Amino acid sequence: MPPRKRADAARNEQTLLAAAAEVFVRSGVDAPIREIAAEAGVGMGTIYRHFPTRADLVVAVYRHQVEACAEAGPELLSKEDSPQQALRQWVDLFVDFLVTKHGLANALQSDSSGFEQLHAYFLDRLGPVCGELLKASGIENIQPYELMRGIGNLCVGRGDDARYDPRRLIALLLDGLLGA
Amino acid sequence: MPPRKRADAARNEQTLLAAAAEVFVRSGVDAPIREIAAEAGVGMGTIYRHFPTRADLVVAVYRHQVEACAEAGPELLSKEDSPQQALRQWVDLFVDFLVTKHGLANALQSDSSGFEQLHAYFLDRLGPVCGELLKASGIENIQPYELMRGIGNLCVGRGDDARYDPRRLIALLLDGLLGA
DNA sequence: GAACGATACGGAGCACTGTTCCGCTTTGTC
DNA sequence: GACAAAGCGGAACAGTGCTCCGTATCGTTC
Repeated sequence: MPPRKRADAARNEQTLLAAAAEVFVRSGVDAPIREIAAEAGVGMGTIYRHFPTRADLVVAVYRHQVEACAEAGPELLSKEDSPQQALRQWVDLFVDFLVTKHGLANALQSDSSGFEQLHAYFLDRLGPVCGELLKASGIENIQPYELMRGIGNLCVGRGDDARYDPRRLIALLLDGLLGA
Repeated sequence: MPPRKRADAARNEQTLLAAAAEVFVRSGVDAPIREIAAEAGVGMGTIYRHFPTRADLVVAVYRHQVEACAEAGPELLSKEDSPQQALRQWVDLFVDFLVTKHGLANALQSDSSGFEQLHAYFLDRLGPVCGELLKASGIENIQPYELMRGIGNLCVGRGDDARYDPRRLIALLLDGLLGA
């Protein structure tokens, strides 16, 4: 059995997941390792010890994000002023997360079965959460899967095109759904 | 109108297209520019003058390959001992070509309309050629499009997996078609 | 709380790649 | 043959992935 992790190692792992997620959103999943290391305030060696390949890191961030996104749903519902506002904020998190998700396909070119497994996990975990937010917001004319997939599709393509801002379109979609 | 090209420039362009095609098959479309330059026996500057971006080069090779593949059909039919042998050799060329084709999608991320245009050209040009080879080989239970697409699908995914050899499967497919 | 492996960290250093730039060579023309 | 224009080659620079090992920190034992 593996020996227990040292406290600083465990801490760094969490720091790295958060930093990598942030950098992925800002610079894409192909961001230089150096940038992630700098964001996390650690050396490059530390990243390579925790995540030997880029795919390892992307997968770990992916799982971490799915989990965070899932937990954020109920939390936002209880914290925000209205369910509608909670939904909007949740969708914003979800879009951040999609950056990682899309990068995953490239990072995992050699192992597509692993990708499908993660994708199934993603749907199982987030579908119900999204469903709760929709129900609380009084939206009944769309299924969670359809909304998530629609948002996902709006986000495909390169992010460096100033003429196309997925978030703007998604906001409009929500306006439509919420009858704003 | 543009002035006529110098003879050496025109020669180099052809040399580069052939060299790049070869290197793409051997090392993938992400092969270092240096490797292509070495294969062609020219300097790197020459490549950049002819093809400012990697996408330019890949597109040019693509068109060149489609043309070569199309011309090879009738030629193989008249040269090889049997139509069946011509078909097998043609399919082999076709598979080489698919490496470039798959790389194209990545190289052209920003310009998907250009991709579809090229794809249409590809189908128009090669479909009939493939049809001729099939007819000459006495195969009537499959359409050119279906065969080409099947071969294409067998080739998706990274080439660096020793456990999966598309050419082996394609050979088996042809065995089945030809009743060997 | 001191001492001491074991564990983890940081970042310099190396290898490799894309891209530019400019002195030199080849070509076409007169 | 002479001369400009066009083209060529590859050194040089900048950015990146990845390794390696001296140093720092942690957890344990007394």
